[in-house]
Amino acid sequence: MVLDKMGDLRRTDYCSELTADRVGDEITVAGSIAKSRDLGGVIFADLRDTTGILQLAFDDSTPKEVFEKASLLRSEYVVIARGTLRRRESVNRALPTGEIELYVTELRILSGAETTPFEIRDEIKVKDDLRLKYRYLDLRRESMHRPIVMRSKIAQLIRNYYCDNHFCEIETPMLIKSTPEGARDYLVPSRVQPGRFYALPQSPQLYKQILMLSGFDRYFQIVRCFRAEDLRADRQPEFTQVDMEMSFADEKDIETVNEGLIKKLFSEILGIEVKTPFPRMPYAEAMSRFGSDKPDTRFGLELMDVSDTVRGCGFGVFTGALEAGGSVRCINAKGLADRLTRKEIDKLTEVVRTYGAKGLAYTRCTAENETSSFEKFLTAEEKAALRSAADVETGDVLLVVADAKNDVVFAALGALRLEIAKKFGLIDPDRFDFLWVTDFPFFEYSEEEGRYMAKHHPFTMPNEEDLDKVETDPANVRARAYDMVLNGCEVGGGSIRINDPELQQRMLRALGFTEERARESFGFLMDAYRYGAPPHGGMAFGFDRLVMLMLKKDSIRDVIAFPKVQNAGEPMSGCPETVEEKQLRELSIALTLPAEE
RNA sequence: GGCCCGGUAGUUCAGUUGGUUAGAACGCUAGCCUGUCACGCUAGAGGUCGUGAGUUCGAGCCUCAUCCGGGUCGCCA
Repeated sequence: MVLDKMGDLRRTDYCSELTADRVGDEITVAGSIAKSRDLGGVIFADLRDTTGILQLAFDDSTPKEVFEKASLLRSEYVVIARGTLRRRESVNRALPTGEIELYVTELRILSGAETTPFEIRDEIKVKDDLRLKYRYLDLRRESMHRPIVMRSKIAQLIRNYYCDNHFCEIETPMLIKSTPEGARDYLVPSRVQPGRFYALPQSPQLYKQILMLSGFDRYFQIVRCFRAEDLRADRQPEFTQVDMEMSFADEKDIETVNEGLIKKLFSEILGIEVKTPFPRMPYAEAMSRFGSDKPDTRFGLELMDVSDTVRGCGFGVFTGALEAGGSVRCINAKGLADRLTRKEIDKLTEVVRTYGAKGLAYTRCTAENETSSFEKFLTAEEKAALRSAADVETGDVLLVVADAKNDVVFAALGALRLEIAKKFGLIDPDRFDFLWVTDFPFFEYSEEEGRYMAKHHPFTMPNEEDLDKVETDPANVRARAYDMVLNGCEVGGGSIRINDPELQQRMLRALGFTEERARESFGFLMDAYRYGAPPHGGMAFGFDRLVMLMLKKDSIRDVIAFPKVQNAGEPMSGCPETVEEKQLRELSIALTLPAEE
């Protein structure tokens, strides 16, 4: 097939932007053939561009050479076509441009196309690995294409919003110093300084604080960040943050600015009016009511602490957990007894086991009978007390987890709550529930490290009222940190930063940093704070996650043009890949791989 | 690092207790067809059953290993 050149033809309009009031106009469109239908004497072809679809029409009054060319059209051929916009003889209600079509007088085939490995249609199911290998084809599909376009619109609104509010967009380095705390770093070897490494940023944290010390006052950046950890449906090794920081601000100021951003995004993108200010909930309350520091508040099934009710009862699992310093907590699945069968309960038991719970105790009260895995160990009074405490009535299922570790109880019941809500459709998919989770613990004990570590990061301002506990009772020191939670997902988080070098040193000491190690890691930051530091704080949004939630996608991959897969590779290009010996030598790197068989 | 799920025409799937020539739909190719839009009709091509080893007279099916993909726990200051 001989291909045409564009010649003097240039696009005048995008497909989906054309409407019936343009009928009669001379129009030129360009794109790919989504589908052609050759009926013999008349040919239709759906032309797809980045905005959508417009039907091209050819019939017996079409110039002969144009009609013949139209009969050659196959899926994914790239064309440019000029013609007259006209009304269709029969309307397609399913298509935004279903009332109109382009009656083509000039057609140029700019590229042919081999048969694609899968059809470029939304309805078709294709395995993920194939879609990812041919990502460029997958991205042609409307349902994959649109989120990427929307992502761009959202990014633009974010920039406008912050700029309108005196924020300055500043780029921070991608090649930075590796920091000891936190996630694993992606390392980049230096050629010029053999044996030394840069890290890719997990976030611009230190730089944005320094920018406050540089007098920029309000900073933001839409920035790529990297964490060399395992992937999840909502976690990629490289991801995008909306990062912001502001001076002369406390929690309220930062929350207000960012609530305003969310309000604007939801209004302009989704036409949804979000109520502000968002509710605030202390961490301790989120854990005790929802078993999670990012509670989904769109449904009930809240946790209840029945430790005191069952203390000293006849069931060893409960008393054992309590004696070991743990707790006994439960969820009452109200009215679900008929649907939550014994078999379903067994499945839920598997769910709580993955979070470390030993088992799931239950009492199921249907109208016909009552079954329980543990009530036989209780006296009549104990049983009555528990049922009363948990408000158990006919039709309910009481699910109880007991463990020596409160974290396990919370994690298990928090997950159980979500599982039940999903399984029984208790979540309204049209709701967007925002809240701030506040008063996080400053310290978190790491079993692995055998010491306390910063739950947020070491530069977070501790709560003033808790300062006297820093050395004596670190577990109860709260941080001036806050997370923005949407529908059970952490979409952003931040904190007020320490701007007093003495307090900073004290916190680093409490975190187990020696003077030397603190200096080595953060010396430049601590120095910077000695020359006058305004009070400041900020936060960062997970941009991919926010876009995913706004567009109701299940995976972060659906809003990233070229995502990584579970092994952190990228199937289309095939990275990561081995490199030549020469490259390694230049970097003074010797590999110590396990010998191959 | 652990656990769970999946891999059969180009695609999505079916494939009986292990048994003759591995099927269907869509897509593709060719022909016909003047208003389709999941166009229609007719015909045709298309398979190392992810890969390797094993058990067996015989493996798409059983066993082991391995690769690829998905979910998840750990991990993610």
